[in-house]
Amino acid sequence: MIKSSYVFLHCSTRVVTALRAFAAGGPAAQPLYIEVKNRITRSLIAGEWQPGAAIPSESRLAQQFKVSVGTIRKAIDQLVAEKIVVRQQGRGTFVSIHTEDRQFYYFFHIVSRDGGKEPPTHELLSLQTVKADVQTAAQLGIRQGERLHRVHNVLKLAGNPVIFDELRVAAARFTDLNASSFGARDGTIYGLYQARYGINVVRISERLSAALPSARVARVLGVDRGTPLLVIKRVAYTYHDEPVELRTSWVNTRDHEYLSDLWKSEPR
Amino acid sequence: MIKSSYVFLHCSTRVVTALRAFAAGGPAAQPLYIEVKNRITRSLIAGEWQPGAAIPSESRLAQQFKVSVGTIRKAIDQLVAEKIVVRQQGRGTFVSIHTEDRQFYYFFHIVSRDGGKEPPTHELLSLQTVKADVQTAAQLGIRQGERLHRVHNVLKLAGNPVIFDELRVAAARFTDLNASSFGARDGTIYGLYQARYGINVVRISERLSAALPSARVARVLGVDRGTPLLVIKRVAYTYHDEPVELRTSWVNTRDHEYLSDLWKSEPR
DNA sequence: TTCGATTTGTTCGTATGTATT
DNA sequence: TAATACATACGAACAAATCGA
Repeated sequence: MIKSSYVFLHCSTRVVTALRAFAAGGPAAQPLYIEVKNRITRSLIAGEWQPGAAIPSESRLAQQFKVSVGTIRKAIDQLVAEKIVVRQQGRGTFVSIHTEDRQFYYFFHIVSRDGGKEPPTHELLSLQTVKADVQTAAQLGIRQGERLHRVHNVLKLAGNPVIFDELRVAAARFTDLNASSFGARDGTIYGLYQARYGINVVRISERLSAALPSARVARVLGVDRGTPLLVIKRVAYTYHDEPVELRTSWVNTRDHEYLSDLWKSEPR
Repeated sequence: MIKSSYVFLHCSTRVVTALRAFAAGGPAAQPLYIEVKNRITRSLIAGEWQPGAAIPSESRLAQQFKVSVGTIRKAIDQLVAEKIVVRQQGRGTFVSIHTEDRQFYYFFHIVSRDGGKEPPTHELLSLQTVKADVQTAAQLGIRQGERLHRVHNVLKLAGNPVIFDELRVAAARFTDLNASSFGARDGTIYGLYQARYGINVVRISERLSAALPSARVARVLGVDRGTPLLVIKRVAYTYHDEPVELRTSWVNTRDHEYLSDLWKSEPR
């Protein structure tokens, strides 16, 4: 049996809330750990820590921000829950990257009807630069008439074309996007955004419906025009809910389905 | 400026892990707060605290389980994340109920194309008792040939039929399920399960595809048989991932879409 | 309306366990 | 082995919301 005794002299000098409100000079009145979370997020946006790299340790951040480790912990807890960073015991806390399987499948929901998830292969069909119409501009938070890159893409599973994709991104954000950079990428498209343009997709919102294919989509997917397809309209967001990509996917659901698993706080 | 001084005599006698492993008499070796979470979940399953009722306060649970409040807090944090309970500052912690809007829309993903969520109205079409085929039995965790209730239902939004539903549940679990109890319910179907059968649906998994309607579905939804529909196959689970209901929905996506918002840890 | 008791929310700090390097 | 980093657990104090006397 191990026993130990300590004597503390604890001088509590806490007028924290008042001090914080004063320091902020504003009516903020939000919890300290939220402010800490926002400051960390701002550093992430500024590119202070690159994807895959470790952010400073909890104790170091506690010193920098002059708060307790517990408060840092609670701030990072939220970033972990939003999958913006990942923790590894004994190693550190790392900015999420899109090259890892888990991260990838978090954004890819098409699975084989018999359960298995297969690695897809991509094929670029076309890459154009067009002007944004009013609706697209509104969704991307840009002005009508600004330039867009529009990419058409086909995605094959087990060798067969299953998904026809149309991506639209603001050309201003993705300056030198071209067919070769697109084709030469190692991993996922979001991995490319992250590695080449410093844009981290951290959340997506999707709207699904059923529709018949256009002639082109039918041809690419090898189905006739009476075959019902699953249509997925996706908006991808970076930090602070800023939209960065619009994507419409047409999916042949003969052998595949869209999996929406709501939801499991993955147990350890 | 407020100042205060304290003197602690801290006698640390912690061989906690060893003690716990010994007390449990097993190879558990899992964190204390996970054990606490499981004990609370077991009480929930046992119906010890009814939906809508408060569970004991954190300090009381800490006394009962002989752990610190912080450990209770961490256990309840997880139950909150899984939406099994909800916390209210100054009031207590309550078992989730399915009559509340937020809880409802957590399981209902059909929205109008122009954004708004409308309250749906239900209409019961039929309620039969049939024998489970091998696949249905496997999915529900029962034996082939056991009795099922099969319910057909139409769901209207803004007065128009939009969704055709087929539900299947084990008759053994839902003994006296009949048309009148089904029609007389106040709120949602899961609210009925909860109030009348003590079964809490806490998670669902859905697989989506596109298909053409059968003659019956087309007739009920008022579309022709060439109209592509969104097909949703859902499994609803109660505590510990036990499946309790299978549901297939056929959705007319002319004016509505399926919203998959992945995902936002709702800010406060 | 005020006050006090109760309950969750936030913040601090310490000690120790466990994984990584 | 030692240092570092996250994980778990404990405990305390105060803030904020709620509710009944």
